[in-house]
Parts: sequence; C-alpha cells; structure tokens
Amino acid sequence: MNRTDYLQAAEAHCERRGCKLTALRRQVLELVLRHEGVVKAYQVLADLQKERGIAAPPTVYRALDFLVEQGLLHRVDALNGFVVCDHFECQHESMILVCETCGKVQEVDVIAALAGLRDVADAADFTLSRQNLTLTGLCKACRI
Amino acid sequence: MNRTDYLQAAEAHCERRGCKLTALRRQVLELVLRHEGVVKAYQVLADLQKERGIAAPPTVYRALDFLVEQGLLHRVDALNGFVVCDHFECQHESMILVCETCGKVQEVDVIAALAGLRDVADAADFTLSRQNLTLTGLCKACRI
DNA sequence: GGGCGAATGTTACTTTATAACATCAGTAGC
DNA sequence: GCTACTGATGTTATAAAGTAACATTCGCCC
Ligand SMILES: [Zn+2]
Ligand SMILES: [Zn+2]
Ligand SMILES: [Zn+2]
Ligand SMILES: [Zn+2]
Repeated sequence: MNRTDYLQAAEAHCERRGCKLTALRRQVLELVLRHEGVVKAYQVLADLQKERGIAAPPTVYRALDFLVEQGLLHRVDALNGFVVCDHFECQHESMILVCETCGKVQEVDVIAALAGLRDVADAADFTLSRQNLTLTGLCKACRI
Repeated sequence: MNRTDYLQAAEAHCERRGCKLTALRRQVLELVLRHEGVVKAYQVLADLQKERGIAAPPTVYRALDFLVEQGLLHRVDALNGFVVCDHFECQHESMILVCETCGKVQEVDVIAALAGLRDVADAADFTLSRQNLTLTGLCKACRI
C-alpha cells in the first residue's frame, strides 16, 4: 500500500470509527510515515516545525495519542517511540520485535500464539486487553 | 520469603555472579522492597534522600540498572518503573501483568507459553532474547 | 604506600511528557 | 443570522525521566 492509499484508508478508517482524521492529525501521520521504523515524538515535532513554523509538544502528543487510539500507530514503550501499523483494518494482535543491536522494529501477527499467554493470564485471574506485545532480541542482520 | 532473607539471598546471588551488592545497591533494593508493586526511579531517589541527605539521579539509576542486570528487579517499560522479582534464582521468563485500572502489577511464569511466540519470531528471522513480557489488562479486582 | 579499577559523588543538561488555560472552528437549535 | 455547545488546536509553563562527563573515593594487589 503506497502512502496516498494508506492515508486515504486511514481517513476512511477514522470515519467508520466516528472520528476525524483532521488536517493536523493527517500531517502528523504523514510525517511518521516518512520515516522507516520507529519515530520519536520530538522528531515529529521538529519535522512539523519545519513544515509549519512553530508548534509545541502538546500539539504533537495529542495527534500521536489520537493515532494510537485509532490503531494507526503503535507505541513502542521500550523505545519511547511510535511505529506505523500497516494493517490497522483487521482486528489484529501483533508482536513488535525490537532488535537490541540495530534498533529496527518489525511487526508480526501473533493471534494464535497469544492463546497460550491468555491462558496463563486467566490462571492468574487477569484479563488481557487486546494489545501489541513488544519483545526484544536480534534481527536477522544482527544475528551473525 | 521475608525481607531479610530476600536481601541475604540477593547478596549471595550477586556473589555467585561475580559482583557485589554494595551498601548503596542494597539500600536501593531495600527501598524498592518497601513498596508494593511498581516503583519509579525518582520515588526511590526521594526515599534515598530522606535516609542519607543528598543524592543525585545518577546514583539511583546506576543502582537500579545494576539490580535489573542481576535479575533482582524487572523494569516495566509501560510505566517507567521497576518491580522486585522474587524468583531471581531460577532461570525464568515471565510475564508482567499491569492492570490498566489500578496499576497493580503481578509477575507470572510463562516459559512454556512463550514457545509459541518464539516460533513466530523464528519465522520472522528474529531471535528473541530471554525476557520479561509486559502486558496490560484488568486484574481480578478491577474486572467486575 | 603507590597504583589500579570499580563504585560513587557531583554538576549540568537532555529528552520525554503533561497540566492548565486560551482560542478557534464547526454545527445544531433558535 | 446569532448563540451555545463541543471538539480541536494553540500557548505557556513546568513536571518527570534519564544521561554525559568529569571528580573523588574505596578496596585491593603488588
Ligand atoms: Zn499493528
Ligand atoms: Zn538488528
Ligand atoms: Zn522475575
Ligand atoms: Zn486492577
């Protein structure tokens, strides 16, 4: 899916969910899309400032929070960053793999494999939310 | 295991691993133990300052990093916090469950259930490190 | 008791995130 | 049209989290 299609799909996605991908939110999403992999909030802020002059942290954080809320981005706690989700349409549960060496991230689907964890949580009287796991390790390139 | 036994075991644990639970590190560990569940670095810093006058952030961060390194604490990225691990002796992989409502955390063992995730990661040419998952959801008390 | 490495102290700063309040834009009802 | 409301954005200020860099101290070996 190219960038334009992605944005269009994202807009429709928000619409269906009863909210709006406003110009600002769209701009922030575009800025995130331009980066490979994880982006930091303050990087987005800097980019935004380049495009529209002044902008303050809350502007960016609010937009990012919205995008995460809508499932368009995932937050990567381990890196204080954000990644684009490119299959926000489907109800997915995924695992975000963060390479300890190069910092690259990838997202893999994991619905089936999560069943085991859900069982463990159940046994502990805990109800897991739908969510994205973040795990660390070594990517193919760094494993050598 | 009571606090004294825990500290003694922790000391032995470090010894076996070829490093030392110094007075400062021990004091920080004690401060973490005094709290239920997750503690923040700056909370520990404040506590430490109460006990010994001045102390600066690096003092606490260094001690916490050491304790995490030794497996005595786990870092909870989602909360920028730390929890005591009370089975640091065994080679364990665990899942830390964070309640979205009350913020309480619990740690459950999950070695078997992780096998499925490991398979998924393998399929993505990614080697998972030994690690602790953090997942969110609702604890028993908040589920009602 | 001099030299070495690990640990801790100290200063200053960076990065990340939010609270609180002001303003603006769209829109439903009059 | 005007008003009142709601959601979004702007603005200011500050809180919270984390680290770099260098100084000092401590324990230990020779
Ligand atoms: Zn996703
Ligand atoms: Zn890598
Ligand atoms: Zn543990
Ligand atoms: Zn709870």
